[in-house]
Amino acid sequence: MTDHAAIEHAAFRLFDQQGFDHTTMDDIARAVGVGKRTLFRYFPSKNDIPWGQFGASLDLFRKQFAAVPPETPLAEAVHACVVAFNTFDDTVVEQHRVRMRLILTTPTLQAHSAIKYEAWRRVIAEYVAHRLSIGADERLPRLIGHVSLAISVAAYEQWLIDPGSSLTHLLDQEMAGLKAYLASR
Amino acid sequence: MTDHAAIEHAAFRLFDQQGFDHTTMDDIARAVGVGKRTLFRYFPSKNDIPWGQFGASLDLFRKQFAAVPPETPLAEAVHACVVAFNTFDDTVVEQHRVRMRLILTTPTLQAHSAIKYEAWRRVIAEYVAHRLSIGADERLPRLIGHVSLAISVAAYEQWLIDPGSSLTHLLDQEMAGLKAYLASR
DNA sequence: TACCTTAATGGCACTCAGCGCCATAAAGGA
DNA sequence: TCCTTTATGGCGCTGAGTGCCATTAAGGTA
Repeated sequence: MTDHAAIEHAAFRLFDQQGFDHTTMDDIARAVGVGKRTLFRYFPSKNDIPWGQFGASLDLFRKQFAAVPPETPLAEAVHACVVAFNTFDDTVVEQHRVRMRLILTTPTLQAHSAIKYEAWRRVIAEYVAHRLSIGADERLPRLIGHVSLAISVAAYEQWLIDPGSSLTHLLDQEMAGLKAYLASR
Repeated sequence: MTDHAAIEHAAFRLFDQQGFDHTTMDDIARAVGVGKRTLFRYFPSKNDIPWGQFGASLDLFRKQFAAVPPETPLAEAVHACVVAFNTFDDTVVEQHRVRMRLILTTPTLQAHSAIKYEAWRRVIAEYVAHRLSIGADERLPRLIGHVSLAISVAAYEQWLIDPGSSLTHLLDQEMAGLKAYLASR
């Protein structure tokens, strides 16, 4: 009766109690009541556990883009989808904050994030490429993926600092801050 | 008579021959003619070997910023220093390309890059913070660090694709591409 | 009911990064 | 010559991650 949610739950409890680095896969396996070998069948690595079902949320991300009217200005479309991607129900927003705090404050996980971010950037690059009728490996699609990520991570960092802040509002603010910065003389 | 350069040289040869993941620290130690334990005294981890003396180059990066006239527009100053940081002599540019290709195409190293990038972003954040008379942990300094990194990585990716391209020219192009993207309606 | 197939499980042994500890050798200074 | 510092590297350990294989549960068929 093992499933991802049960593993995640037990793991997050241990990460909170002992810290990520001081929690072994054997610890988690024991807490879930399962063999270590089984854990590695549900999550390809220890670093993937905090990310939960990130791959599934990328599918939703793609659907957001698919639903954008084609006449929407490109930058506006991308920003709106990034905001939508980071919009969470009140019932899960605190759990999301715990998850992201763990990921963004644990060096091991910050490093692993690069792999996850790459897939996220790819979704954006593919949309931009589609809109411009070019390949997703072209210069501009990749650039927009990188810059959108930069804005998002900056917003997340601020979100973790200000407990009362709104993530979507912060995304707007970071975007506005970037525009002002580039326009400044 | 062991030094960083000798280790790097032997390691790069092996990485080229066998791939990064299939080269063990024991392999490198044997090639250098030194104990594995000694390798870990020169480089804190296997992942740090491809980065060479990155920390030292960050000191130069800081000096670039210190030499900028205070009346230079902020965005212009940052971009100029990023370009300067990525300006290499013709005699070392090909070695730099090998290094960056390894880092940017090996998943293990892409992940580790996050740690290195953080220190690089910090240099930018500190300069922006200084110019604005605020803290380096404030929103805008961190944002500019992230966005500058996004532009740089995008330029590097393109640089690896186009063998004849100029890295500094690509940095200008990515910056121009971003401005055009954000200004588009 | 007996039989067969398939998927999930988990134990075992192995590789490799990385660290703590300690012994040794070389170098340099008084 | 003695003492101290520094570089070295061996040894053994922890922990992530993998391949292999045996066991068990589940589901379908004759």
